[in-house]
Amino acid sequence: MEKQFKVKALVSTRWSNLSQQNFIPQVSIDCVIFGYQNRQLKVLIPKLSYSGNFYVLPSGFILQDEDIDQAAQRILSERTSIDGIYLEQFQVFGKANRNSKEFINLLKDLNLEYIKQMDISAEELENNKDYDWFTKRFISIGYYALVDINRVIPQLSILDESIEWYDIHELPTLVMDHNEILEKALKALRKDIDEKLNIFNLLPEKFTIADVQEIYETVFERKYDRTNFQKKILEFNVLERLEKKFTGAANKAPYLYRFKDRT
Amino acid sequence: MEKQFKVKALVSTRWSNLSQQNFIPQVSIDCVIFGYQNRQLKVLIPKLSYSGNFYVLPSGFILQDEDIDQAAQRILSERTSIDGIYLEQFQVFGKANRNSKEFINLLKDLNLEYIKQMDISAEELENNKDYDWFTKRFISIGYYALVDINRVIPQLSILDESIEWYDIHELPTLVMDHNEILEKALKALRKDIDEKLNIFNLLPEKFTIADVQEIYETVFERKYDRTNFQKKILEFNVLERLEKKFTGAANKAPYLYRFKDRT
DNA sequence: TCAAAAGTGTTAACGCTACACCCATGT
DNA sequence: ACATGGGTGTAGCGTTAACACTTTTGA
Repeated sequence: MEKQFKVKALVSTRWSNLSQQNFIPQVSIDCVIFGYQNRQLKVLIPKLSYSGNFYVLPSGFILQDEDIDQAAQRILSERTSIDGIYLEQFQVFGKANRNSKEFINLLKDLNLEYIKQMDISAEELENNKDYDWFTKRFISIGYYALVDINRVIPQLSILDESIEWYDIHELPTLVMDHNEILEKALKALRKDIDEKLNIFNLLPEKFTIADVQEIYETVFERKYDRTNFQKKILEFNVLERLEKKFTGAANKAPYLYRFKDRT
Repeated sequence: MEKQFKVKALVSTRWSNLSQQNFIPQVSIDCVIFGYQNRQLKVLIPKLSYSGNFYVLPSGFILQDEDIDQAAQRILSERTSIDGIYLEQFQVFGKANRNSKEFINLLKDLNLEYIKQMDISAEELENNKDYDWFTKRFISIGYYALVDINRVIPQLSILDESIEWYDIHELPTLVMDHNEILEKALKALRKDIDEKLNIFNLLPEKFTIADVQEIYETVFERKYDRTNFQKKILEFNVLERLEKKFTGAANKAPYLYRFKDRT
């Protein structure tokens, strides 16, 4: 019942809007949304509400009057329900065989029984302008985002059955080349960290040096010497020391820090 | 006379093909082609054969059945007459106001007298499908290329009056955001060098360490200690020592090296 | 007073820089 | 023999890594 509604949504609501809405054709934006929790680097991944276990990266298209960075922000806001997200464009994926036709047809085949029950025939579906629009070869701009996982309230799109955080070591198989895109995003993140000092975007506003070290160790999958790490981070001169953080534990309270706005 | 022909070419030959040819709409590729000569880092820049001193980056579009890397290769081959060029995709430029309408209209205004002499009226021009195609907002994928300047035979496109190497410190003003793209390409190059070890692509097959040092000093605009530089480069372990290079000069002959194919 | 974790200081190891030295080449 | 530029070795310096020591906190 629920599923039937969603298939209909895929066919009529969404697809029949695509070619009418003022999107740039054949270009999409794919987002790798990183969050951090409990010594795990996580990625936010929706699962489509169709038979076949289709996992995808949160994606979208670019409006004609929209900067690509704005488009990425919009797509991210829709999925996370927060604004002003930190993001980096990291690569364009443009293989000639990069189209969703295969994936869409597989999805269609696996969901034929639902489609049959609807007022749209398989032929109608295939002749649909939006089917054509959507199954063309696509160039995809990859963005990665860093968010404070506690501020995110994951939002289902009309096509989703679920949207969840996955540890980067326990990722499901994603459609098309989305696993490769994710891998490239992770490499780009690792490369950027010390230069862009962007890792703090994974943390809440106030944090301890130990929190930062935890993230570094998770992202780079290695240990750091506590005392040297402290010095390294503070020597970046981008943190502002605040009050102490009293946890109730029987040990010295660490200082809290905040990322300095270097304007 | 010559110029008149070229304006016609712009309007009829080129534009009237664009919407027919099977290109991906609203996406272009802009190439920053770096060469090295005489202690100068140079970029290959065409000048359009119209009144108004329009300098551009070598650009092109992507065929429907073509990888974006292939498209960049094709565009580069057309301009340099060599194949298998080293290139790196470095950034996508996608501001919403990124269209060539302003530039095309300026070009048109400055060349009205020629247009009048042709069998195409200004209205016809403006109603041309390809005018519409070409003046839409474009997303541009930036590539930089590294070539052995001695192997390049610069090729004029049908729109060009000239195509020449410019020292990066004596660049003309380019149309649209092409100066910004070039600047970003240079930054990407500097960042990539030690990781990708790609600088050797600016040299002929065989070269001395002194040649490499010259390029480093030019690109990074600083001096390096000769003996330490030698060690640093050799410790990359990517060079193969060949025969000595006898120049006829009254000094010890340096070794020639070749970039190892690390397969 | 003790355990646990934070913060600071000190020494050792390493890599990079500066430069002395020797080598090859042609006049 | 000598001037010129190439190639190698080494001592000094600064940076990073390892770890000892002190401080704070609550039980």
